[in-house]
Amino acid sequence: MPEQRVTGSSAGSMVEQLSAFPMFSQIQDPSWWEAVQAGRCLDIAAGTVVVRKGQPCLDFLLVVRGTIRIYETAENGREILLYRLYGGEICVLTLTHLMQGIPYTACAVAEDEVSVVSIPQAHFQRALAESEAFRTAVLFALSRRLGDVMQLVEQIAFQGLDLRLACLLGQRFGETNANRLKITHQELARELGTTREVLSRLLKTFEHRGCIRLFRGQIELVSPDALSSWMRKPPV
Amino acid sequence: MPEQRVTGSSAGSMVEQLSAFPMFSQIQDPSWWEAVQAGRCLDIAAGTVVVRKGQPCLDFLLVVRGTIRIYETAENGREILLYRLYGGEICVLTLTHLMQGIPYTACAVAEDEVSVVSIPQAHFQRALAESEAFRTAVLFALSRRLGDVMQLVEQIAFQGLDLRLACLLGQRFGETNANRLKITHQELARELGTTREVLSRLLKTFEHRGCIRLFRGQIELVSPDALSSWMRKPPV
DNA sequence: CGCGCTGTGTGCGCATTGTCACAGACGGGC
DNA sequence: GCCCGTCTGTGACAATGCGCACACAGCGCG
Repeated sequence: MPEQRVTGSSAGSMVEQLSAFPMFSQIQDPSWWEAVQAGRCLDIAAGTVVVRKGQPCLDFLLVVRGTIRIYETAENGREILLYRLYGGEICVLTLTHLMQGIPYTACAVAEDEVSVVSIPQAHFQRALAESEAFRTAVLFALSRRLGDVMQLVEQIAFQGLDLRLACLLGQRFGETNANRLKITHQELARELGTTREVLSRLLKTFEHRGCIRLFRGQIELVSPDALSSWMRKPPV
Repeated sequence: MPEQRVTGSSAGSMVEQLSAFPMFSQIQDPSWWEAVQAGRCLDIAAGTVVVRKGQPCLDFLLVVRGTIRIYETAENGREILLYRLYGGEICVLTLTHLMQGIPYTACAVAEDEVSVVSIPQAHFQRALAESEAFRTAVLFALSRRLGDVMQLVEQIAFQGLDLRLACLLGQRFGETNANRLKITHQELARELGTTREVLSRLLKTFEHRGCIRLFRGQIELVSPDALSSWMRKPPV
């Protein structure tokens, strides 16, 4: 794993940071916090590949800050986003590796400046055995991911790209709470598993319909209604 | 849940049957077997809908015998298989429901005559807390499913139907270890998330290439090599 | 045998998506 | 201002997959 470095911040301060997340603040059991203390804290630069296809990281990862994209890749360079990992979340991909022994073929890259805690397998196992709360958290995370990815299957299999794009835009605008979204067509294409050209065309039709306005590297929301009405009734 | 009935077989005999599966034979802890004993044994007729969209079953399900299809549905009636549940496996879909409280929108139907054990939530929780082996089994199952479904996403997103069909056929022929497969085009279509016509056409081209021979309700494997070579190099 | 049900084959039109090939257009640095 | 790399727009075309319509074939059954 290139470009990683052990951060100056101590494991102790990690405990504080983690306590801020609702998921972990529930966990009082000492074996869990010991596991965290035993973990290495890593700062990862934006764009760094955290997990590369077929080369699993053997430790249990925990995101403290920033977001990580988990995605699949095709030979021709196309990609599709599986899900995102936000601060305070657990890398269940690691789990899949740990459990099955099979290095599963997905990739993970840091989307921005990311801090993670890397917990050795032994400590993870112990925390899992001794902390009911941690166990619940892991099961929770895992089952949520499964639900996410199942939903993704449904969308890819049955919904047109236009619908999926409309939903994605709606979601993103909702998150940022702004009417300007700083993103390139290429990035959107990578997220939806398609190509830039196709996406540009779709966006253009959205613009013609008055849903959005396009700028270089940015998309402006003009009419949320027009966008969401697209989702109900794909126009001619 | 219609058409279910409590089977004549006692919970005691279930324990014996479950012990036959490697996954459960590992589990010695009493709380787990108590949970099983507390569960109801149900026999389910082939074709019965076990979990309907949006109507989650609240107990924890365990398949003893038979197979269950877990799939997504679209409005227009198309379906796509997410995965199958075989004897000795755990219904992680139930888990997703139990954990999130969200009734996740997937369906499950019995493919053949199926026996399940339905374990009340409380007993499940207790077994989870007290039995390390059971915990491991659950995590194992969950992470395996996640891997499966992720792989499915990749296939749907990036591979043509012909490839996916070829793989499916290869897999099925491998499983049954026979050169005759008793399945209709419609069923294959349901599995791959497409329509019968499209599938019939694809199968026909496979037949013309000498990979298979088609009969009413059956497919005969002619040349495994021709089929598998399709996967490497899709011909003109 | 004739009837009816289910499963198949197939022709055609159409919508969607992917691919290739460019031409500009914008913006940051110098 | 100019240059260059990135981002975007677009046209033409191929390939894939879908939907509809309908003919017909196999099979069980009375």
